[in-house]
Amino acid sequence: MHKKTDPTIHDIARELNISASTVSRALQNNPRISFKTREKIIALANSVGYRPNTLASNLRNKRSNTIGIVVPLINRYFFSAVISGVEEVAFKAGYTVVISQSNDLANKEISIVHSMLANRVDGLIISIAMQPTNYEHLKTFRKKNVPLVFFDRTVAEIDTNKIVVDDFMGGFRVTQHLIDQGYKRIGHMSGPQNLQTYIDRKKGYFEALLKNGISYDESLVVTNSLTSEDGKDAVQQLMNLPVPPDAIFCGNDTTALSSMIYLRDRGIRIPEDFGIVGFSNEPFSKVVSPSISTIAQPGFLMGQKAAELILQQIEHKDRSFKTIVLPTELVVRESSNRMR
Amino acid sequence: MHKKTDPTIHDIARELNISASTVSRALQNNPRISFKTREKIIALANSVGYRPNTLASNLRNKRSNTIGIVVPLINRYFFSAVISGVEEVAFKAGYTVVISQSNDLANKEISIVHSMLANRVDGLIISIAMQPTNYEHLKTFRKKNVPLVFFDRTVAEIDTNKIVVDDFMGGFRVTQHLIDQGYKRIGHMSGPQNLQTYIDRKKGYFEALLKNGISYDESLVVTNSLTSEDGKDAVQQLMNLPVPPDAIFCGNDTTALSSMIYLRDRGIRIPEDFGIVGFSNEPFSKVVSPSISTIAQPGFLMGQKAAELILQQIEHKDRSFKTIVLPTELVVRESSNRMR
DNA sequence: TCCAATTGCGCAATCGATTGCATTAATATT
DNA sequence: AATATTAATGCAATCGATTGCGCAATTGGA
Repeated sequence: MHKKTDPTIHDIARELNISASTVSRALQNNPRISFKTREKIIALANSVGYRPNTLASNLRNKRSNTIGIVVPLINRYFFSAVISGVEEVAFKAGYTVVISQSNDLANKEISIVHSMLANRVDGLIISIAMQPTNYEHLKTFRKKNVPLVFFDRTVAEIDTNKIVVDDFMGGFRVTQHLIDQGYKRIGHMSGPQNLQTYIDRKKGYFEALLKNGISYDESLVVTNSLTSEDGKDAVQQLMNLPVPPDAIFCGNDTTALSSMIYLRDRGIRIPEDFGIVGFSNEPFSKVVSPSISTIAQPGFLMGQKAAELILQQIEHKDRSFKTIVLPTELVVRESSNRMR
Repeated sequence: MHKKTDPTIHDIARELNISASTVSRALQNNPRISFKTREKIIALANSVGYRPNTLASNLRNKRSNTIGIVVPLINRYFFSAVISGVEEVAFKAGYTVVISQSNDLANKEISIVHSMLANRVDGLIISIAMQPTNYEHLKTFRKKNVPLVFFDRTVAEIDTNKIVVDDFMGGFRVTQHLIDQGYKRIGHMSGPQNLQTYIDRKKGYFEALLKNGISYDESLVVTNSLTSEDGKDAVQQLMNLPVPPDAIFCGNDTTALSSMIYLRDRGIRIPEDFGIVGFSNEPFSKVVSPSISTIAQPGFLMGQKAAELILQQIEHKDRSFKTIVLPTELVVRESSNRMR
């Protein structure tokens, strides 16, 4: 009942009374093998259902034809869009994609990265976990000269290819937009400050205030982990200020939504009394009511670019590292649009 | 500048003047190696940063410690939840997960499955593409005796482990609920009829009508691909009937939403004039307004179960195939709730 | 016709880890 | 002290595909 083991090139060689080398070369269309022999070999290979053992091949060739990707959470629109993009490009180039999620836990990330290393991935694409760490595991990657690409959440102290969105301009545009809509006291909810993305969004916020001659009020800026709960708590805190804000730029759409619900439940009209803008353009931001203005990040494109970069590094051993900054786009929806 | 190659057990052996076999055994905590030798070996391994080459190990052991998962689209809440579940269980068991998406294209699915086979995955977890095919590629998997688990979208003619949600009861509950809410003419929008899930949901719909003595009206049932566009078109068609429906059970949340928007734009009040229920409990269904009633499918749990099943098959070579049916839950929200 | 060039293919080592069996060293038994 | 056990380690083959080098056969040229 139990199937015999898969046929190998040796089985084919024996059957045809030739050597395994010849079979191997024939299957690779090596011109050193005559047309006749090659045809015979291919015919037999097909008829016995031969499938090359990539494990053996990869061992010999010292490569796995695999690229690893690590994200904080697979089950998040932006990240799964990136994965989709990576997967598309990699698949077309004949690579397999191994995916893992860190759950934003440093320890799991370390464990995953080591496992990928042991599996000899040809390259790694990663967006680091929120939980801070010393990044030794990623430095190991660089030391071993295994191609490494950061996307979205990067590590400044590691020199390699990086792809980010223009968080600074994103933050700037959001803030300028709120100012243009006539909001006077604009607050900001930022995320963990060990992540450059959140720092840059905040910088953009400050820059816009500065450009418009608006003085900076420390009490209007809060920092948390940007969960739904955090959003509610933060906006509650802000509204209890002696002079509360009349608009807020939230670090992501999740907090924008929870803030909006909190305010609406207290009879505050959006966008008439209060403006809200999120970040990331999660699918729900478009369909909630009022719909949420936000910054669109090109996740799928980012994945494609990341895959292209890593393939270049793998195949041409490109030694020059660049940082690609993808443009962000302000999507104005109802939650901040009171001027029309 | 270029780093020398990774250290192997042979390098360690040479350094300590012992054989590679001893090193290998020591690193596996084989009791045949003395405590002293083992300590020495482990110490050196750590200091030179030794990482076993899983490719070599897997080749020798004829297994890859990898399980493959194929979904129609990574970037879809339900599927990414399943992946998340699989990943969690697999990771804990020391397995790596390789993910690929078919984009609902039969050809891509075939190509992926062959690639997984060539990569010698220890098992495959798959939800098949919408586009119909003959499933030869999956039969090959069975023939080679490689563990295979279907989830959500299964293939009836292939005998193996399967995990599905109780689509029939889901469809039944939705319909009964609409009846209980006093809706009189309930339509149904179904998906591709080569997928059992959609057939079962429809069966549940019929059963509920039957149980309540409501006669079956063929014109109230439409079939399409359940895209957003399809939803709009279908509901438009239904509303043009001589006697239009006053409620609809949509095959997924996407069409429920697009239907809702279409109707709302025409001044039809939901749920007062018209009831809508979707399927899958996509995140947006909870936050849109009115929020959409739907059927919750336990995606994460399904992934965990799938991983457990495949691990059992891989490790215990379990020969008995079962079909696990996970319960569905009706989530009543605003779009169908006019009775309270 | 004879030597050179070209073509077609095989030998054997290699990638790195694993493991059955053999061998040596250490300890126990009488 | 001599033999029997037991413990600790080494040898060499193996997993399946790849490839540098060499050899034989065929073809070409003078």
